[in-house]
Amino acid sequence: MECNDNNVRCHQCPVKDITSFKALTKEQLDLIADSKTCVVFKKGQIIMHEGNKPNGVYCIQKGKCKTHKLGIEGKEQIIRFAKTGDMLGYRSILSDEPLSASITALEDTHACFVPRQELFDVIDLNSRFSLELMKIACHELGEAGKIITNLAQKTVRERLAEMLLILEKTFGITDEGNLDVSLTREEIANLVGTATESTIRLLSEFKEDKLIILKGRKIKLVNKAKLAKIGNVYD
Amino acid sequence: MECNDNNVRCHQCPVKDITSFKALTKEQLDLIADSKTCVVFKKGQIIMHEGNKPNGVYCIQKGKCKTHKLGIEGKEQIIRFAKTGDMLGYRSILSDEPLSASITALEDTHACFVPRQELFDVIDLNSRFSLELMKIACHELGEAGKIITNLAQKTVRERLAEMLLILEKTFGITDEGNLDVSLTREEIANLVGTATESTIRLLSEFKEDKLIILKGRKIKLVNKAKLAKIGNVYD
DNA sequence: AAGCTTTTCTGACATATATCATAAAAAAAA
DNA sequence: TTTTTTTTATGATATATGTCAGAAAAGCTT
Repeated sequence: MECNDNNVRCHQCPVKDITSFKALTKEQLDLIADSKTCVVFKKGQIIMHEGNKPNGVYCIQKGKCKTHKLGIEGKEQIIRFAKTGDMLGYRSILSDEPLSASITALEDTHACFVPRQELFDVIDLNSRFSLELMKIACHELGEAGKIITNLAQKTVRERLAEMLLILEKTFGITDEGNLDVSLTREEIANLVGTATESTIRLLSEFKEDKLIILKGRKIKLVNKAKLAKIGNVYD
Repeated sequence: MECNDNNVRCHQCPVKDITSFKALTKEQLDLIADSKTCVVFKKGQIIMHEGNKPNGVYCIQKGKCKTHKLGIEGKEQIIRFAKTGDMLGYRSILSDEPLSASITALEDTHACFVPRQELFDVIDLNSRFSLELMKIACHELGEAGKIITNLAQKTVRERLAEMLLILEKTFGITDEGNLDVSLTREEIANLVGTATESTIRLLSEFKEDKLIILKGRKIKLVNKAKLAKIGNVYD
């Protein structure tokens, strides 16, 4: 799964500017560039495995991933998504803990592997880079608090409506106006925290009520105002 | 609410060694010591207010706090707790976002206020300190993932059983063997993500089944193995 | 101690959602 | 293509938990 992006130096990487690496100097970027390797993960491939200790992080060049945890009786819980410009595995590396969740490619994904040591080297050299990492972790922590509150207080119906809006915000839409991410009903259920059957039923309801258009796994949001109302979304 | 701990220098502070500040040199600690002010919050007092932008962090000298978010129709969701040695408000400061949650003292709480600027100054001076902060944020992020999975997949009964065990782990027990934290049934409900009445009923059930002993707000866990089994806790 | 407020408790009832079962459709593999 | 597997869909049913209402108890205040 090696890939030919390997000879692209980090300082000329188009993705760099939307990552924490933008805080690095040319010199520091070269440290990363010298140690990184670029890889491609096929759709469905597990990139990192819950419980393992990764020896570096991945920086996504292009692609979409899901971060998911094993729950009761092996049921998958999707915690968050990652896409172009996101870093994978940093939580585990920076907390020096095993991976708290697995990461799986939702589509073919190109990523650069940056070894642990070089990551710590640039943290040591550049406090602005450190701050960027903290910013990401702390932002995610705030997002997690929102998710916790929603799971604790909203109904499945509310959460599903909200999640559709979040998916559009996160991944955007295709030329045809569909959510630019392909998820099975089961994955949506594992994201919303409900049974697959409930997700199917509620999506059908939303379709009946003309809030969304369903074509297999393609979902188009046609009445976002109503979805926001159903989902108690104010922002 | 000023307090006379103000003349204690950080380098001789007994709490320092269990905080990120342990990574600082004597010189760097003096920067903090020169700018810090020590305050006391009475039980029930709001220390930080959701939506505000704090101009520094608090380091808890002694006390217990809850971090809570406003949810649907003003219902409180308790996200996590903080106790001696924990830092308050760092998430907001480091992500440069408004407070995603309020923080309220569960008992009289002594804390040192460290201004934003001096915090960033030592981050800039000491990468080990930065790493300690990242470690905390990333650890919390992992914990949040567990909570999300539990909320999404466990029943209220399971979550309550698990929460009792978590409370004992977090706060320890008093001389009489009770949980060393006093929470109303409503607060427990807002923590578990359920209705107050359900919490009351389930606690009574656990009492009937001789898993816990209840005396007002005093809770003693007497059959932790069974609680762990009910709560699907494996660790 | 008396009075007031908040919290805890209990019952009755409604319902959203999980679970189980089975069929149809779609996707993947051969 | 055909076959096999996976996913989607729908019905029937059970139940955990939310909601509403009112009483008892506990905690605070004066």
